[in-house]
Amino acid sequence: MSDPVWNVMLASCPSRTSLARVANKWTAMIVIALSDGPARFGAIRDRVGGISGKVLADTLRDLERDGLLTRTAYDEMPPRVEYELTLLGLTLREPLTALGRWAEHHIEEVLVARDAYDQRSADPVTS
Amino acid sequence: MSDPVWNVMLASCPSRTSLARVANKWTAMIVIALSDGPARFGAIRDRVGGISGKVLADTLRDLERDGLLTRTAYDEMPPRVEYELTLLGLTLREPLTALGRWAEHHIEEVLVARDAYDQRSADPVTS
DNA sequence: CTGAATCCCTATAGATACTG
DNA sequence: CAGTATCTATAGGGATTCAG
Repeated sequence: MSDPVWNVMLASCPSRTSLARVANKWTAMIVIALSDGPARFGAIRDRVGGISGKVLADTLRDLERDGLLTRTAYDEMPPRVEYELTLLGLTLREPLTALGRWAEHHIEEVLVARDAYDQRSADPVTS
Repeated sequence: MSDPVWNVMLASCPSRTSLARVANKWTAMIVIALSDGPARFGAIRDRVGGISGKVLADTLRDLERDGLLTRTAYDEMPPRVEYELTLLGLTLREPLTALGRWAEHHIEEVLVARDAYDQRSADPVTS
């Protein structure tokens, strides 16, 4: 049966859980934003850009829960909280930055294809 | 300025669009499911598993729109529709299967971390 | 019988505004 | 500054319907 990719990759239900965690827009951006080392809440928000405080807080908590990063709160004033990738989280750097590079390199092709598709759909003559 | 990863990766807004398309649970699973070659609607649904017909149809249309796959409807009875990755879609295979492999290999660690976290949160004594 | 569009409904992502 | 409360929009699921 030649052991097709999708069979070993998609069949086992438990691994779907972690794929869902990892194949996620914000997860990818946050891991990339932490690739250079620990950063605090506000810095991550600035680097990622366009993410709301709630969504960032929620996502960081989930990532901490799944052991991808650690949260360290310093008892200072003003408060300071630092997030850092764990060893497990570091293993995600490569695949996710690869995905990020793909997005950079192919964004143009995607947009061209999208325009062409929308053109076709809008134009009633060219069926 | 040492050109940190997150700066070139996250700053440019347009590439965020394509990252969002690609860093997505269903996109990843569908691309993986099509990695071995073209497949029809029902086959994809079976391989992916746990996806509703509506969501699969919606996602396939979006992926076609963005030039990642082609849709070919054969005028037969019963109807047959085949989906196949484009050249652009094929370039996604490597990064996404890499992510899939990550999910397989590290699912255990994720689940252990998650259990430990939930234990801590549930237990009122161990603060 | 297959592919998929449509309606309806719930769950959750996400934005805005506020608090310690 | 970091995080929560509250509200809204959208993604996603299920059943039904329809066309080829």
